[in-house]
Amino acid sequence: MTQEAANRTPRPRAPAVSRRAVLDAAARLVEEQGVAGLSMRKLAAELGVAVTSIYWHVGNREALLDELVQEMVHGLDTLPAAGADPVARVLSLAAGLRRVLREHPHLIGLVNERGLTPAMFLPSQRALAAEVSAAGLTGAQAAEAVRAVQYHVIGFVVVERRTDRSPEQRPSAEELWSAEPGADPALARELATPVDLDRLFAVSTGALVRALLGG
Amino acid sequence: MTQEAANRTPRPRAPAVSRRAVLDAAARLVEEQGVAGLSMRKLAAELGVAVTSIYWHVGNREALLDELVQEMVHGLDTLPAAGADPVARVLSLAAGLRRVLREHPHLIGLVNERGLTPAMFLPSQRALAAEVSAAGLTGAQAAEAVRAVQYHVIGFVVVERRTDRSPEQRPSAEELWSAEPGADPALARELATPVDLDRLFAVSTGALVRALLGG
DNA sequence: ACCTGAACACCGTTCAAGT
DNA sequence: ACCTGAACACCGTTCAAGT
Repeated sequence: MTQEAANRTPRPRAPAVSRRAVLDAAARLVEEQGVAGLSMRKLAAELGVAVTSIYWHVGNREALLDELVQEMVHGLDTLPAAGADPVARVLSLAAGLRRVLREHPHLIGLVNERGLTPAMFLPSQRALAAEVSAAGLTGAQAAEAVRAVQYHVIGFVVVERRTDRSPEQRPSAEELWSAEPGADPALARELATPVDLDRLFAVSTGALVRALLGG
Repeated sequence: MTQEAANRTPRPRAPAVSRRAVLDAAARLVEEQGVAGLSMRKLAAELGVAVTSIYWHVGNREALLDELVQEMVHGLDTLPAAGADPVARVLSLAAGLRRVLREHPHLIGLVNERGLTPAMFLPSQRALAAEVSAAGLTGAQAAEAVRAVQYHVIGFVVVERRTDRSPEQRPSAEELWSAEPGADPALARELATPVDLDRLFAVSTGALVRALLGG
């Protein structure tokens, strides 16, 4: 082919994608397939564009994930507290926090890895602080109560996320306990039963909050 | 080169590595660089062997990680409980559990992902069950107390693992709170201070256990 | 301003072939 | 029984070159 012929057939060029479009497509990929399912090449294919275009818009994969996480954190609204007394109101905050966390199963791990947990939970921390103050706690004791509730709720959700996702547990706690000699048989029977996570959350959080607030 | 010449220079062959050697090298790699740092090719290079030999010994990467996790779970000894009353003994169990978990920062996440948490914590669950029974709880209530303590401790460690690892938090809870108007200034000042994780663990676990066991 | 392909240095995995 | 290289289908990223 001569130089002129090459010049007359210009390289085909896809329409420009926006940074927004890249972020949205990436968010959808993560939602559907988890973080490991997000590859720059898949993303480019999805958008009908060369891989390298993605780099122009978002820098690189790490920066992309950073941005996704950042947006999720900003999207979290302050949770409303409901109930007559501080204990009830803190418990409703805790339940709301758990609900929100469960709605973003893939991103919460990322938030944690990126050290954005404090920013993510500032709104709920503020609300918790108000209730703890209303309950009469002050200073260091109040701060510990606020943090204790936060760590408890976040930790619970992270752990329960696995409990209900991994389909096949080998061996299950149930099997392990039914083969257990000695010990209180009634307790062993209970521990050989699948966990009721909603109930466990309510019981443990209730106990913790009442103890901390002296309800 | 003729056929005969090719036959006279045999392909060099590294001495056989054992499955054990593969597992040990893998464990060291994970320890040093985290799970993402474990690649089949690095592992082979480390052992002075072709990549494909690794596959003969351990199947594939997933199976390798499974095996590592399995071994760590089996390596966990039953924790000793110390203290005069059930509350003190449960708290010493909780502290021991936390200590062990912190010693295996890379593997604990894997254990969780693989749904091995129940197997991993059966020994501590047994010990907790004994103490909870000694405190006078039975049946469903006792089972809930056992599980509440376990979820609390595991969750706390998972969350704190990030808190102290991520070097640069942007923005930090401290910055966020010092820019906060209104609210109890003493409480705000406290929340603007870095967390004392040992103290927070002691306070929250203490409150939870006392509430559950009625100490 | 934004898209392009070529290229580099990585991956995990399978396979047929060696010894 | 166990090691080998070739090959495949993936990665993330950089670069110079287009329009």
